[in-house]
Amino acid sequence: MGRPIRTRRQATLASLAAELGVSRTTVSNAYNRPDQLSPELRKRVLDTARKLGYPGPDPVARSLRTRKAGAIGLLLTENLSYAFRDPAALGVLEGLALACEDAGVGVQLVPARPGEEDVATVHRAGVDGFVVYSVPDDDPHLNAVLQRPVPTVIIDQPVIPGVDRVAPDDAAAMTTLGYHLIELGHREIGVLCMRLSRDRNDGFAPRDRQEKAHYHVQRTRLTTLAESFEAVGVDWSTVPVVERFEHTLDEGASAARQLLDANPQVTAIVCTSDILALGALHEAQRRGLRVPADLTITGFDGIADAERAELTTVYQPVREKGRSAGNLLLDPTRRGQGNPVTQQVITLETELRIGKTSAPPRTAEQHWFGP
Amino acid sequence: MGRPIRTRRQATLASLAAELGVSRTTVSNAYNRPDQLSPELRKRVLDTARKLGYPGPDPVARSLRTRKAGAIGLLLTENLSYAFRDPAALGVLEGLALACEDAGVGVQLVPARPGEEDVATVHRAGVDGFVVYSVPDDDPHLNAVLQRPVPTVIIDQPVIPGVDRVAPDDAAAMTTLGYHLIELGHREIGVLCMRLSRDRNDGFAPRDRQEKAHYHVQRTRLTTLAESFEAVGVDWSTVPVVERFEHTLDEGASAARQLLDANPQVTAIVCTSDILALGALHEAQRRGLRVPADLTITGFDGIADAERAELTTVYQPVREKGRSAGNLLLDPTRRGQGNPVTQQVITLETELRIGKTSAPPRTAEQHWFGP
DNA sequence: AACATGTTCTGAACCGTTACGGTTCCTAGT
DNA sequence: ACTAGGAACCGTAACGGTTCAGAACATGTT
Repeated sequence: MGRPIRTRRQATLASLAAELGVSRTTVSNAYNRPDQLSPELRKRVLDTARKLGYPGPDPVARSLRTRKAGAIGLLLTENLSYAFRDPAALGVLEGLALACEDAGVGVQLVPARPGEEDVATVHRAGVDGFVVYSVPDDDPHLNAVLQRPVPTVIIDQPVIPGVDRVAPDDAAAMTTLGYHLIELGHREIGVLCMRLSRDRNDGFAPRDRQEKAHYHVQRTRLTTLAESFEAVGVDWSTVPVVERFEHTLDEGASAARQLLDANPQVTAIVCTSDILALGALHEAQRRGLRVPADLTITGFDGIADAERAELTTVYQPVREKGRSAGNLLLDPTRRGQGNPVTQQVITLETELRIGKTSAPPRTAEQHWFGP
Repeated sequence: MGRPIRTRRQATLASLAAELGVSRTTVSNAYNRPDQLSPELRKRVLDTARKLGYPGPDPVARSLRTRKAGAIGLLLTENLSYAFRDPAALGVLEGLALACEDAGVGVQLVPARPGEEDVATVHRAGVDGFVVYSVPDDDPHLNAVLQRPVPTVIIDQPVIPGVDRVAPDDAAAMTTLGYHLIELGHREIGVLCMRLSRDRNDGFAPRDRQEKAHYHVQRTRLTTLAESFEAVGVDWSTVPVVERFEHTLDEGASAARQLLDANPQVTAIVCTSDILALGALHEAQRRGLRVPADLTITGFDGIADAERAELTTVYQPVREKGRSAGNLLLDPTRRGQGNPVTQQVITLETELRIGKTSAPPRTAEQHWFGP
């Protein structure tokens, strides 16, 4: 059948109305409120529209008038290749997409390169709200979003007054994990973490760098872990923390290698993500270390592969993060003109999942806390 | 610092101009063409804007005027949970997102539920073009997209006259794979495939169903494989084809079980995706079958996990599919007002990757074609 | 002094639609 | 015959910008 030839730019609602000898309102109603006009006229309108090649009301013009874009923007200042490969990030995206799909609203990936200072793309995005995920605390794009007069939800970011937020209690989760290791008897630990800042640093991260990390999640996990171990007398300055810019299995393995080469005494490697932990697992295997007999390895996130590997890790409901954020943004009962818009802060539950990669250190006696 | 209080709806470009005592043009220029006004005035405009809480030109109004939405729509009529879990689909999404990011253009996931007949979401999406991927041939959403007066690129869909298309040569690839098996000597094969239609059918798919499949890719792979084997005298009606609606490892395993339970004589299982093949691999292992000694298993797509498993499969450049589609859509040299818009059909190269899951059948003699 | 050139700013048209508040007309009730 | 009431349709005013062709004025050239 083939589509009608694309005559150059014509056929608007107005021209269609003129052709039909009816008002623009009527044509508009034919599309948007069928009950407002007789079925015969409606049919005539639609038929003529087809004849003239009128594709129906222009979405942008409609959005301008109705003040609804029908989409929300997702800002993640990351290399997309990262976002699309990290199962945790994907979970968030999936959850968000599902929530939006339920509401018939689109999700727009707003282009925002990590290094890019130009925030025009944020200003140009025709969306009814934003979800911000996984951006450094000081990212200019985030500021640009907050400038926009639309609702915003941040995920896994530090609290911003007046801005809705969804996040698990990373601190509590990491504390629980830390005490799990402490109870097992580990005192000589090492840490693998993801990038702490926009500047690349593949190697050991001194304490100063840990505390000044621009990535809130990483910072929280590290400092909380530090507190737990300092509480039992470990001097955190002596704990090796290896950072990796890229977040892949291979980098996890190489980080573990770097850590173990320099610190063969460690009995446990705490990783701030499952990916890194799985990489570390490979490296342990390569070295002929038995896990958990010779070395304990823990992850964070609770991705599917971790479960398969029976990794000791902290599970967090990534899909729920995305979904909650979407629901928060789209909830029509909020932001009704009357009610005062109150900030919502949703904290999601996490769960320590003890797998088969954590056990007491080989040489250490158990440190019991109970009777 | 906290954001300025959101006074209810005010501060437009016009009101700002009035406040300043300049024309709207000047304010517009302050944002879009700094060279068109003196630096002092520009600063005054921007300062006043900040003071008044004017967030800058409204994106939708701008889009209406400039006729550029700054985003392209992605239509994939699938459960999003599927799209976000299938590495092949993700690759396409990633490639598309990268191409768009390069151009500073957003990617909007257009909500389109599989069963949903309401195509309003397609009509309401404010986008400059569409990419359509992985939808059944007769999907109403696809028609709605074609109705829209914007450029469209389809990926892995049957050719539509006048519509740009990106796809690998599935037929050629499957033929190559088929002959690989034929040369190895396999004559008793079984097949695992993904959903063939919107109606769920977890089980054997008769030939009729294969040929009438609404999913072009699956249909092509099956019918091409059939042709290859018929060419060497195999009666395709006797070849068991097991279909699965969901596309997971577990379903792959269960499909393999169903296939082998009913047809223990098969020496090779051809799967139309790597995921299914990896699932089948698990099932083979569970049964104590050695692969490839006892059973040959092949996949399709060439995802990372397949490579890790050294699966014999057909590699296709999924990222390139997305990227090409994006570039096609965004290429400014095309669609210049003068030049005639010619249909582009891009065919991507595939590559048979022979891994360690294919070998001659145990009992059969080799069927050599060469000397 | 006349003229060309450039900078800075403006007026008016236009983008395509929907919201709002009518008006007109027909029918049924009294 | 008169009117209330609903169905069907319409006119006008936004919605918030961008753009183009100049106007106004200052500066340099001959």
